[in-house]
Amino acid sequence: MQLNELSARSGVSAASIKYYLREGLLQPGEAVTATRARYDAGHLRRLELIQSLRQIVGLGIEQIRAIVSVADGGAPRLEVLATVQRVVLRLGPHGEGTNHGGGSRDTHGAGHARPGDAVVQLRGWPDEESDARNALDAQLALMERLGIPLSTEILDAYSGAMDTIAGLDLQLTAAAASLDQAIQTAAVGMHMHSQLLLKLLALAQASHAIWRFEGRA
Amino acid sequence: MQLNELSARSGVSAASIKYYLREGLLQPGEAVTATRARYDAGHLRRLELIQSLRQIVGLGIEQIRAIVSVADGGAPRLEVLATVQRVVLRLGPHGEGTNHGGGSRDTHGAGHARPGDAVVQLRGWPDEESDARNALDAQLALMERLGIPLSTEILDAYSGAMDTIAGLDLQLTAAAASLDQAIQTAAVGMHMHSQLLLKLLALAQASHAIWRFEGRA
DNA sequence: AGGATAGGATAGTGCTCCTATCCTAAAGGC
DNA sequence: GCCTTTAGGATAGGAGCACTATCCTATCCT
Repeated sequence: MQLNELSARSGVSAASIKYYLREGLLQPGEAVTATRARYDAGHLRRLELIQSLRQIVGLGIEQIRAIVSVADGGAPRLEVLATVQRVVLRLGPHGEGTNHGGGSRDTHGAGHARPGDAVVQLRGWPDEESDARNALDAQLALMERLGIPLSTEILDAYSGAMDTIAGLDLQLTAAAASLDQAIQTAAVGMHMHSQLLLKLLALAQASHAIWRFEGRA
Repeated sequence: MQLNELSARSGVSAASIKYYLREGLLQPGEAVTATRARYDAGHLRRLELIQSLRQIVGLGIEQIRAIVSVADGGAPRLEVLATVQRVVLRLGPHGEGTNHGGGSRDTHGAGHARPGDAVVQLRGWPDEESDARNALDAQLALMERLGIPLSTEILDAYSGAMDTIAGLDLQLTAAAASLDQAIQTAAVGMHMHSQLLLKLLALAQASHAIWRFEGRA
């Protein structure tokens, strides 16, 4: 199929496809001749991925490029998914914890206490240095600084649910037919769970408010 | 204090303060004379609120206005917080479920099954029509459509945690000195929990991946 | 031969959140 | 009384982002 057909089938305008090509989100098609290029199902898949990351997850072009460039670079699936995590994690509007220098608050090399230690031990997760671990520590520190209370009970419930989901996610992403699909599954899944929590919280708050102000049924 | 001092103390540029005044996010100061206006601690508080909603929660000017206009309209605290929920809930990039017409998929007036029924009954939450409830139903339906698996176990863990947190939140917002502070507490809190979950999920996924690919310690 | 096509370059659009400039009328300090 | 400062209104400019539109040339297919 060539550009026009790719556009028609994907629902993405030809102009946008050209834009994505320019930005390196989409691999150039196979150049049949100098002015004819052929695109395949992989390109269709990639466009669907881009659409999902843009419209559902809300990533910017640069962030999408950060992900797909790793994928297109032939990196192993695990590494690509780690990149997805890294990008989606710093999705706090405008990029809260860039952390791209090195030394954060302390070197934490000497096995000192970190905010996330309790959770990690509770779940028996490997106590390794990782972006996710750093992000968690930063988040817990931030919440404490903002005076948002967090009981062990809550962290237990959260991490328990996440532990369960992570296992399922691993199966899903492992079962994904293509790398692009695995990326999409991972990114969309993370976002959806986060959104689900938001909605449950809202309903819980509404329920408590009703109980409190309308006579605690 | 007058505009310049308000700017210095809040760290918001005078130009931005004027902008917020124009946009109706900030109440005009008390006009001492025709060219002198006095601002008080309330204005400082409001600016802090605006900053939080912009930079942490990532709301747009229009969304912030939707919240503060209700607050400034003298609505009761409960109603203001409901507005906060409404705004933060449809924060799915670009506003997934606008729902601002009326009839969604079915009228669900006849007590038909809705996706969120199980959770509501599990928690004993009041089974009332509400924005939060609609948002939850929509989210569950969306996740099912996307093929994201959700076990009862997970919903149990999520909703249990949310139930606990909602109780705490209610205390926090009830204890807030000002309405603006209550708004800030609620909005920032919702966002922070959602972000925390994201980070825990990432760590859980990383842990499972390590187990799976590096010899399941 | 001639209309269609790929892909490159370039500029424009629409949106949002400011930021800067200018203006007028009026204070307040000296 | 004069001169700087100020409020607040109007208006324009600017930066970032994700496109979108136009034009171009070298092809290709028929």
